Amino acid sequence: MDESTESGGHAVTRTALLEAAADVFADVGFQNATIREICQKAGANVAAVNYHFRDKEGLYSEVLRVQGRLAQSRFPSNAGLADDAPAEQRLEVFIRSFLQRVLSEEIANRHGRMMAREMVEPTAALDQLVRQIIQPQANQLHEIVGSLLPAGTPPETVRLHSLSIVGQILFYAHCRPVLSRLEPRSAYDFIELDQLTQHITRFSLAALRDSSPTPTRRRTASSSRRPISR
Amino acid sequence: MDESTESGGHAVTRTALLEAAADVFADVGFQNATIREICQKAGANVAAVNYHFRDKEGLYSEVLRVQGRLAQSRFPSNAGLADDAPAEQRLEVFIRSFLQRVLSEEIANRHGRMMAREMVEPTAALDQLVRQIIQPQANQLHEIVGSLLPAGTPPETVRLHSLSIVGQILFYAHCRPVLSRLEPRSAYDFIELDQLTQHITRFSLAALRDSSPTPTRRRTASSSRRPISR
Amino acid sequence: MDESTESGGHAVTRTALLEAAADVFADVGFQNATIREICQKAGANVAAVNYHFRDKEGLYSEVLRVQGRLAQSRFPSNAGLADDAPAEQRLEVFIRSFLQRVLSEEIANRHGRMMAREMVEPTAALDQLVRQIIQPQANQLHEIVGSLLPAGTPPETVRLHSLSIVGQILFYAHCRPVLSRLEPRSAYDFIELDQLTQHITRFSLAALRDSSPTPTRRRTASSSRRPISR
Amino acid sequence: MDESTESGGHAVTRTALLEAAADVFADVGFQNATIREICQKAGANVAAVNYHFRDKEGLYSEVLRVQGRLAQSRFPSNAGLADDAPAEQRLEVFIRSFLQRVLSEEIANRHGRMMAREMVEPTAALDQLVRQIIQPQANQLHEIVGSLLPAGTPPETVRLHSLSIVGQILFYAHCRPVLSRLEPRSAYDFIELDQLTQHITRFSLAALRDSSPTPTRRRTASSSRRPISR
DNA sequence: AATGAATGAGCCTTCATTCAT
DNA sequence: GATGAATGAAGGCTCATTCAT
Repeated sequence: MDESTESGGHAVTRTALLEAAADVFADVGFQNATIREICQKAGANVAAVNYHFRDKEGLYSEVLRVQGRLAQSRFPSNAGLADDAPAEQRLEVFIRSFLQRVLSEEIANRHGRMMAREMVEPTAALDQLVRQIIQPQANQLHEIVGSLLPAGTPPETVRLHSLSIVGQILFYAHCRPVLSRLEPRSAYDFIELDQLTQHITRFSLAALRDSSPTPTRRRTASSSRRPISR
Repeated sequence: MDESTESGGHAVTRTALLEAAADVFADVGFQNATIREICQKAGANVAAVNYHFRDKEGLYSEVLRVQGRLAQSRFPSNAGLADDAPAEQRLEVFIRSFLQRVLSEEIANRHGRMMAREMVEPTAALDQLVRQIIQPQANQLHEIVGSLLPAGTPPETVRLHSLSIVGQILFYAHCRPVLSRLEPRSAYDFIELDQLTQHITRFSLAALRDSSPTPTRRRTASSSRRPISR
Repeated sequence: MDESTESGGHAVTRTALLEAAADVFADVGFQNATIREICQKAGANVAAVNYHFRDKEGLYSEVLRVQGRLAQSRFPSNAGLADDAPAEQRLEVFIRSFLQRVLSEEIANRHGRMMAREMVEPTAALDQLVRQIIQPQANQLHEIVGSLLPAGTPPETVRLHSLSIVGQILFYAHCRPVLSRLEPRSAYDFIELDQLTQHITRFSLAALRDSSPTPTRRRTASSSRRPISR
Repeated sequence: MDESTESGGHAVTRTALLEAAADVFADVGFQNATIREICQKAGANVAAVNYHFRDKEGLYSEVLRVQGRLAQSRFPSNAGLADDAPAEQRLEVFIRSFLQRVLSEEIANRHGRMMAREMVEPTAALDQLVRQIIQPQANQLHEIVGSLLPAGTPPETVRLHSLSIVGQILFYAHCRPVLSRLEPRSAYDFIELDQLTQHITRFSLAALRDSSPTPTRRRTASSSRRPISR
């Protein structure tokens, strides 16, 4: 909260490290990134990371924090939206900004790429990330979905629907390597953000409209019960 | 006796290595896995991997192949289904078996975890994987979805719908670490396979029924065009 | 003396190993050769070398022995020469056959290449080699040179002259890599055996004719005394 | 202080590594040398080589460079020689200094032993070596020999004579192990530098004086044409 | 405040060899 | 008589980290 504000000491090296590290971490992930490459890109000494951030992990979590704030301010989930906008519209905006955060190849999107990795190969930083970034977004989506479902829909059903929406979006973030290999010359390669937003929004709205709540099955002996946690 | 397929010779070490490697690779991924740990778990010498599989990578790709066949034979995508079963039913069976392959915590599911990793951090093995495992399933789903959409629906639209379905499923495979951290005491932790199957099937069928094809938007200045490929 | 004569047992593997090993040792030397490559070339098992020859070194020394006999019978140092041929002619024949043994790229010359290596990087086999192959040739040359020098020339002088001749010859065996890099497009690349024989013979004969014996210097304080042995 | 040329920083480890490596490389060659032994002799960590020289090969090539300069400055090929000294004298000095570089058992002679190895089992460093060390000396010798032969002698003949001289010298560098095994108690073991210089000089001068150029033979069917290049 | 130098653990791989059959 | 399987030692290299300045 106070060391990222370039407090006055010429922490130019520190800033360069954060910048370079964001690039490298986003490109190859935490494990595959090497301190040497980061320092070289930052024009700093090998020992700089340990000096400024104590650890490779310390650097990583700081990068995540900084990039998180950056991304949030860049693709707000309710961009240009009146507070009383209809839920359908709020859903579309939510989906679009989510896709942007997740798909954008721009330099500013390193956060999206890092989060995708965190989800598959969590580090110690994931806890904090869930609390500060993911949870609020989940709540926001729950609220939207809840208001699109019939009043009285049980919260568990609201959640399932929300996850179905999120799943459609994150798919494009996580499975790019597969998509580019499936019929590589086809339309998969170039999908417009707008088209994708339209599709997922329509698909989801149609599903929500037609929703008869998935019954919470009474657990019977035959219905296998599966933990999702690790 | 089942997975030692072609060798015939009683290469007990070879089998033990495949078993141990499947565990380790599924747990920590290709990069983070060490040959030493695998060999130790298999009760074999470090050089055994080189002897039987030439390489760490050779071992990995063989594990992927074996586990792939295992998973496929264990949760076939058309289990107990008449050839002329209605598309709705075929979709449900597809979804359920996919979820099983992906979510099962049983010993047999190491394949699901390895594939999830491949999608995020591809190795050289992904190409083969796409060709042998993923492509056929994609075709199967396309066929089902195609027959649920109005005749004449453009293939690109069929694909988008298919991906929306796959996305919902894979979400639970890729994002478990996040799910277990979001309200860890809630229902997220334990979701029944049956309930999940029901939900995704209903959600998707509703969306498909109500489908008006997503228009391929004319590109305007404002509609940013984003490549999804790497 | 008895195991190399294919004694009757179908030691076909043994022979194949000797053949393959000769190739490999001549190409890359003892250290760089790997048992695996040799066995593969011979179509034999990895354990075959240890079984038949006890050791990598055992194989090597046997190869050297066999190839030695082969080379000797192929390029005899007194080919087609009357016993009473003049010394000049005997020298020319000696030089020519030596060059042949040493320079020939033919398959039969693996011995020459192996000996060149032995001289620079001796193994335990060198002792035997010196005794059986080199010493006799040295004696032969000494005899020739002795009869070309004035009677009464001290043996040490005879030896020095002999070594000067041998040095000229072996130079082309040991320094090929350098020669091919010095003006690689020049005449160095293709030197005829005949031309080389002529040159070295004439050069040496001229030197011998004009020989005033190198005086064995009385050792003074200033003349540094240098051991040549290792 | 002398060989740490360009760094300036007091890289004591770096120097120690170069020193130890020179010893080990000269003793056992590039392939057989182990980084571990070198580092142990230098009192350094295994990773030191990687840090200072990037590679085993990087270390080797640097050692070669440093030792080359050392040898050259220690035994210059024209020591105490007037520019207009007669060719005979220049030849003697050339031969003596060459022998010194090659035979000296002193600590400074590791270069000679390394070069002998390079010639037989070249590494990537040989190209550079030829360009920087060998080529200039070859030119120098050509010049001397050329002025000792009749005007108009074809360059190819000059080269052959030069090689005959070099061969006599290098023989003592390459074949020490053999020499020490041939009549080990005889004079071979201890040959004085002066005596050797005298012998080779006289031998060669006599040959040069009497030179009738080796005719470039017309190729006949019987004269086998052999490439010397690899 | 920052760095060049140095460290030690650990990685994958290769090799000659031996064992059980 | 011969082999496929397995071994253990060692090798080069990379990495995050620490030390002395």
